[in-house]
Amino acid sequence: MKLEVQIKMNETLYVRDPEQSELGKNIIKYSILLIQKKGFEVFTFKKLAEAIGTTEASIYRYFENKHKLLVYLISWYWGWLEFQIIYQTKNVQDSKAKLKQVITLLATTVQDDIMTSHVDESLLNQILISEGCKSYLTKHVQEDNKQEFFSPYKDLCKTVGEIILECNIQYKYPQSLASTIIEVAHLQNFFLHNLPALTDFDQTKKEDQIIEFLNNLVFSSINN
Amino acid sequence: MKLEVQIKMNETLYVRDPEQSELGKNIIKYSILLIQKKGFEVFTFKKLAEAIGTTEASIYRYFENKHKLLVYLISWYWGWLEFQIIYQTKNVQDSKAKLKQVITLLATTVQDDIMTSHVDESLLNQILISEGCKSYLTKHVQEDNKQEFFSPYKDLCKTVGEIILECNIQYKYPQSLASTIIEVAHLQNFFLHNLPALTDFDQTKKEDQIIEFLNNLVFSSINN
DNA sequence: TATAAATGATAGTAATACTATCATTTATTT
DNA sequence: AAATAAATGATAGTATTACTATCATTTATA
Repeated sequence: MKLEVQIKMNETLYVRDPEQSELGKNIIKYSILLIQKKGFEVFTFKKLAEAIGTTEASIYRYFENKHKLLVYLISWYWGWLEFQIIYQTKNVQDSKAKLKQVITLLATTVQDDIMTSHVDESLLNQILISEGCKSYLTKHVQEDNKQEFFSPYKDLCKTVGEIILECNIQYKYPQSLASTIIEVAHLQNFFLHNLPALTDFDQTKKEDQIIEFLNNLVFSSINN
Repeated sequence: MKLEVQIKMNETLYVRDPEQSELGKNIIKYSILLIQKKGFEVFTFKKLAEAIGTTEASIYRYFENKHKLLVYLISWYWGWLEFQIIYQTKNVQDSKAKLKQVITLLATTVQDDIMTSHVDESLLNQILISEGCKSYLTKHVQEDNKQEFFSPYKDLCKTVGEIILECNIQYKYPQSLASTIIEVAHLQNFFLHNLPALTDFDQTKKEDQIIEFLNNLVFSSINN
């Protein structure tokens, strides 16, 4: 039996649910490939249609515009990541070990998850690093927020924030620290690979150093 | 006598130096106004031309495209901010007091500096918060980096990194911590105003809480 | 006053971001 | 198995964006 994990998505993000058809799944699959390869600014529905072998009009039947498609992909990733975090820390009793595990999950280059055949999580992780913040850094964040576009992100931060509080119930900034860990994990990864002068890392050991840096940052401040 | 501060800019960022003419200064002034008001994605050279009362073609005589104009504005701000940091901390002897002062400068909503008549630093600061990372989150970062587009940012991080090392010469991640402070100051500010669930702050006390959060984060980790 | 440099006015092109229409294929219901 | 509905394909069209080019006019400098 073939198992498939499905992430429940906000219905206002799409016109037609892409999980329910072959074309829809191809839109997800090829948009991940194209956005990762060419960057979000250069990515267009026309290029996506050509890559899939369909027409622009057909893409518009699934997504209103490329921004909503980006938000969809990113939400999907946050949903998937929260599942990973809950699943991979459920037997960890020690709160600090749990938080350490979470930091590792947030900062590690992900492997493709075979449970989700049309989504390559490793590519999606790279999209998160380079394009993630573009999903909310717009003039229409607040309307998007009202439509719950960022719930998966907020839920994830809440989960991480709760684990932080488990470590130290006195800590004053669990939400800010949670969002900081997530964003800094991505930023330092981007800097490491593209603007290394902004970091203290060398290209060889890669993510391990980011994890060390984050552990140092997080555990010194919550133990303080 | 009227004093004017000039920030020396990378010449590859522009076609014609905007500081050298009235039209050029208007391009800077109105692009700051428009980008802040409408957001970078919606901003176009045509709209900018209309706002100034000139033509699209004339704008292109100063900047190749809107991305380079954005990088120009952001570089200008980093240059100006580094000047502020050096100027405002030059008499501070205690390293920790100096770093605290730097964090405050990085996280505070800036006042318009009358020394630079055509640049409203307060608006530019808001552009930095919402659009800053778009200057480097592109597929062409590395070429841009080779052309020294990000030198003012790197210089600022280096300056901040050196102050961090003054506090604790043993600290392993001065550059990463410097870039983290800068980016987190902006991110938490954006979240506070747009996605408050991602922070622990209330709208009333504003920036003070971000400064407290950053101080806690930074000083616990470098004292560790 | 002559000359060069900067700007304005206008036109044009290819690409982007859509919307609309109708024919055809594929799936579902009776 | 036929009838009906839903999804997709093919094609066309529009407004806007992101430019480039040309030539006339204004403004600055030699």
